[in-house]
Amino acid sequence: MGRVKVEVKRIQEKKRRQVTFSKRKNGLMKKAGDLAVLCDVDVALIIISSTGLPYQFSTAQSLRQILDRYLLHVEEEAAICNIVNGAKTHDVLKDIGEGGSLLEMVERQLEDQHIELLNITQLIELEKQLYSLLRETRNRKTQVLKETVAAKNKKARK
Amino acid sequence: MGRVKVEVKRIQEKKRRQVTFSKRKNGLMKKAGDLAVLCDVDVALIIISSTGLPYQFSTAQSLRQILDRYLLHVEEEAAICNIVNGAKTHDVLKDIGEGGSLLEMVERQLEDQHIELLNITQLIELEKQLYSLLRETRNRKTQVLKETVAAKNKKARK
DNA sequence: ACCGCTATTTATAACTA
DNA sequence: TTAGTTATAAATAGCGG
Repeated sequence: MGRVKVEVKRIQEKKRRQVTFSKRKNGLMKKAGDLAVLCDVDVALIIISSTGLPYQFSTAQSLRQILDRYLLHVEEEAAICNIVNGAKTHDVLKDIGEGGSLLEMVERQLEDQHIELLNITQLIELEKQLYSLLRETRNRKTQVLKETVAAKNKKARK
Repeated sequence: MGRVKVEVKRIQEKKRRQVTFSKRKNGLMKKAGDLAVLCDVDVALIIISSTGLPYQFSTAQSLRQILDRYLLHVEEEAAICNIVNGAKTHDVLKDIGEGGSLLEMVERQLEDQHIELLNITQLIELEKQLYSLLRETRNRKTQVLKETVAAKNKKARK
């Protein structure tokens, strides 16, 4: 929808590609917002530019909310699939534990009060705890990576 | 862009809303795909209908890849923010551990080989383990919920 | 890189079957 | 109800600042 018809394929000229990206990104986000309002639905949109910069749009307070709902759904499907295929929670847990890891101890602890025997409240609590721990681990990993890069740069400047 | 100009607000008539949802959802996904190809970027789009059904579009093999990249970026920002604010990883970990939980043991184990002292390889391994464990916990939670619902239905039929 | 302009293309609201 | 058709609104490509 412009002066000429454009083929849907990667735009070669960098400048034209950048301009088109900016314009269409805005258009897409506007349309996402319109859809959400008109049809009373939740929408999450993530665009990651070629430089790795993320742009996001989301109707909920946090994009996380939508992602969590989506992931929950996906995991429900996976769970159903597991049940159908006869895969046992126990087997999966054992697989995770194998391979001699830092977390062997943790695995052993969990084996005692087996995950299958936990009630729903306990499971929710366990999920929360693991999620926090995971986030913290990721943060720490990022920090270590940053420090490594910083150290390298310092060395390079010498 | 139709016979008449429409205001951007919730469509009252259910049928019209449904039709518009279907049409605009398709349009939005097409545009998302065009943007990705034309500008060589990654796009993830999640739409959750009012009935809770999720629809998704994504350029990567798995939407997860884009989400992970996005979340990584967000968590990097958070990590920087933490560093700026002087919050210590240790404090956060301690907060997580407080509240007398199922995971107290795990926390204690981790305290010994403190998370701050782990090297990058170990952190990556720990992350993987926690992620698997989290997924498993969520699956199990879903399963328990399903069983609960099934049991209720059975009871109700009597 | 970002505006405004406008000729055109594209999306779609209402309609139709 | 789910697809096509059509008249019209909306998005946007190229261009000039």
